[in-house]
Amino acid sequence: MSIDNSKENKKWEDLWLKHEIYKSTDKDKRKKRYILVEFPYPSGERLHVGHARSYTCLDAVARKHRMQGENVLFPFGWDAFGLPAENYALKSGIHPRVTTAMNITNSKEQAISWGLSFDWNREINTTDPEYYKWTQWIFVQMFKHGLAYKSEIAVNWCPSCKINLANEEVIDGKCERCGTETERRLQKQWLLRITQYADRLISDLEKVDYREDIKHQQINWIGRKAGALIKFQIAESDHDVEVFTTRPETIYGVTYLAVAPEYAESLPWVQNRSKKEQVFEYVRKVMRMSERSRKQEKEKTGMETGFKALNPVNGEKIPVWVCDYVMTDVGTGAIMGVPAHDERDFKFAHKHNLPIRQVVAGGDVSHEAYEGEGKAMNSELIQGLETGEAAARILGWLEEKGAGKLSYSLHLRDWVFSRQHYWGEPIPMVFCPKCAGQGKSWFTTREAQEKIRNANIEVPNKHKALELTKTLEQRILNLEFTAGMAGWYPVPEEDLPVKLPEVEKYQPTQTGESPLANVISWVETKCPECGGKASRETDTMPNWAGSSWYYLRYCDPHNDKSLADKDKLAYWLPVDWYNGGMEHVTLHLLYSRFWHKFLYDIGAVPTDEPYHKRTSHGVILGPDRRKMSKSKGNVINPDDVVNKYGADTLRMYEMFIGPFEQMVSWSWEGVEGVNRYLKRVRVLAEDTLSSRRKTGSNQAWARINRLIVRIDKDLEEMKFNTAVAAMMEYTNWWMDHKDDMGLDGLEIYIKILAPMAPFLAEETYQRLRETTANQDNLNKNEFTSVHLQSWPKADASVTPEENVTVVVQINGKLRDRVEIPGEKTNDRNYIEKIVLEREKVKVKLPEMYKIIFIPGKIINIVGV
RNA sequence: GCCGAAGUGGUGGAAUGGUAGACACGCAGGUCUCAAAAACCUGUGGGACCAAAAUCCCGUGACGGUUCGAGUCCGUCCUUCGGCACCA
Repeated sequence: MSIDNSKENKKWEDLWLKHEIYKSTDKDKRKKRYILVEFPYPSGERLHVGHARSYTCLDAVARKHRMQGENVLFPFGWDAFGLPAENYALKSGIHPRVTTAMNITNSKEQAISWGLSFDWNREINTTDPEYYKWTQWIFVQMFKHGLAYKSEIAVNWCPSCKINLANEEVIDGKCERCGTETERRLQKQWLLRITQYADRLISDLEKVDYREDIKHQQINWIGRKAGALIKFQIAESDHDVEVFTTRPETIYGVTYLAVAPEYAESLPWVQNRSKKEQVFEYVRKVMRMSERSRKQEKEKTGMETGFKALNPVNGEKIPVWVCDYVMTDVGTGAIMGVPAHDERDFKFAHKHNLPIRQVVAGGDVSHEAYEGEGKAMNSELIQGLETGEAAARILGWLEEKGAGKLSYSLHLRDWVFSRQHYWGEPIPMVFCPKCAGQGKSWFTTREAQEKIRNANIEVPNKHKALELTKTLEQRILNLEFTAGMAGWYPVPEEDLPVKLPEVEKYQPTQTGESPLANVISWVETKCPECGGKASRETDTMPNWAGSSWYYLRYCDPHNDKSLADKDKLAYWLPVDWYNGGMEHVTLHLLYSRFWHKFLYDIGAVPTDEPYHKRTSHGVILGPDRRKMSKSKGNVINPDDVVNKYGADTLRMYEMFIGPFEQMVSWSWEGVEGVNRYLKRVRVLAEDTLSSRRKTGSNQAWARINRLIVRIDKDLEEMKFNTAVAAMMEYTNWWMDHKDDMGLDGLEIYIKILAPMAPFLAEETYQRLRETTANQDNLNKNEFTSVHLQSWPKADASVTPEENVTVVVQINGKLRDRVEIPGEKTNDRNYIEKIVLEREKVKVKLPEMYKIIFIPGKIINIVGV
């Protein structure tokens, strides 16, 4: 007997779509529920079993809530900008727009065939100009608050492709496209000041319901550490070098200073001396090395600059070095070398014969660095103090002298927002050389001045808005900042979106500029301020941009006045439950929380966190328990499952495959098992239908009512595997008690099956209506979907069990089981009496004993 | 190295501190069949005893601890997986 034939499924799909049964309405008296799954990148590979896991499980939850009378928002869309389409265009010449549209058509067809209950009226696509208009708008707002800035930073340069790579395109130190080792290169890039939000991104985690390890990963990524910034003056000069350290109490152990090579070049004091050529040669050598080999270098190299720095605590002269193991983007790009108490410094000092001076008691510093705590030694001002006390004391002293202060270092860097690719949102900025020459920029315009004067007074979170304006004001007063921004203006908001132009070549230019730079007619524009000749920014946004706010657009996808209507946002936000891959819980989650907080600060969204609950489904491995990959030939195509067994089997197997958040491996035997179950349900349902028995036995009623509660709870707690198991368990009982089952029980069973196996449930429900139609005079022509029915309410009058087994332990060991009537569950005297009469108990009964009685659980007789 | 998660039958896995192994797979035997497949029925953690029923002992990575009672809580260790990492 074949089940789930696709024609049958298609019939229901069409009816469901036609009647828009999954449509959610904005503003409603019903309770709202916003359930979100990460939207996919529409690749040529189509949706895989991993997508299916997330979508089908959350779909079951969404369906259940809908049946429970809630107004459910369960939307879907496409994160369609990205490299694969561009790489394909490079090879084939076919415009990414075309391939993307094709892939979306295919993937949408898949999603529909899996019976996913998305509201297609709200479908969005990040490459749609009507969508990216608002992505650009958000960027402009960030720029106008000083949160987007252009700066020269080290980028990953692939010498073979001759392009810049984003960090995520560098795999293991190598170019993702060609495998060449990448180099570091300085280039001007747009950055977003996410570090300004670091503290809130950590502290607000307390307000949300993410799994602990997800929170930990976010906190670790931000990596906020307390320490000190200390200034070391360069002898016989006005310059100083600032270092960051987490151990200021080791300052008496400093025997050299080390600065990063990238940093060394820009230090004014290096440029004035004779040793500079030698130093620069070394710097160039290190810079030429690939990032990977520099980090892998076991031996730490360095070059003495010939300068001396003065230790602020005792005026001691210490040498200044340039070292390859000091990174520009960590701390200040300069360190104080304390060989006795830092492993890396120890190795370096050992190699270059620098003194090793112990200043914390403990360990044996003649062999290795001692990184633990202890009493300070050889340290005049803090002699004998324990580490914590010593650090506080020395910090206080340094602060008093103006030579140091308490500070924090972050692992998180500002977000490099420029990409030199075609298939992304154009960064909506214009550069005017004339204004630049006069030191003008948007920050010198009247608009900027007014922004500061009338700081958004009408927004609900006034405090944050004022804070934001205040930082902006400080930035505008900062000459270095305004000089850096000279000539830059955002595209006026009424001119958004800045649409992507057509290009002939998708290849970046030889200089590492985006392919857009070749489209002269597009690049050339007018300065929004002076009207003179100006040029557009040719960099595009990274992949993360469109996905950082898409959940907002779902609330109001067709709005052309704002990114989404405030009332609608106020109704739907926050997202109640957001599920997606583990690979996105650091960057994507952090980026979108950052954008959301910014939008909150400027009054564009009503909540300070976007997602209330975030979960992540585990990866599905191949049947060989290895990661699925084409080259290993172990990729499972979900459409094969649908074609062979039907969508319900795919759905229920994806739920049954294992604990939702755990990594699991695919098993075709498991698929067969689920399919067998569904077939059995169909046969049993047919049997019950033809019996026309209106009501089933008491026991059947009691069991089905217990099942309602269990399924409800399991779906809510993401225990999809045990939900399926519970359905199977009931079916096993049903098989042995066919005559107990009535139409009343059947109706409940298919209603609670509906979220998991919507096709079989619909089909059986319609059969049930046909069967009962004559009796109840139902209108047969009207389509009444099972998915619009209300979730059955468990009958409270049902007794838990007719008979309850009481487990009898003696001294904690299982000795007997006693059956008692359900209503006696709590009757201690009754149970004790019966238990003490039992032969097995009498034999082992201790002379003196006490009884521990836990109703409904156990009775334990303990010797005393 | 740092942070995090997890270790249960032949396999995937169940189990608010209260009958360990639900449910499923696999396997074995059986019914049906000329035969096979499908479907259905029975059994299935290890061991002792046994014709059988019954009964008993052991058992959730290792060792301790808390408790009347521990897969579950606490401590130490081992292993595996995930994230970060020349992070100052």
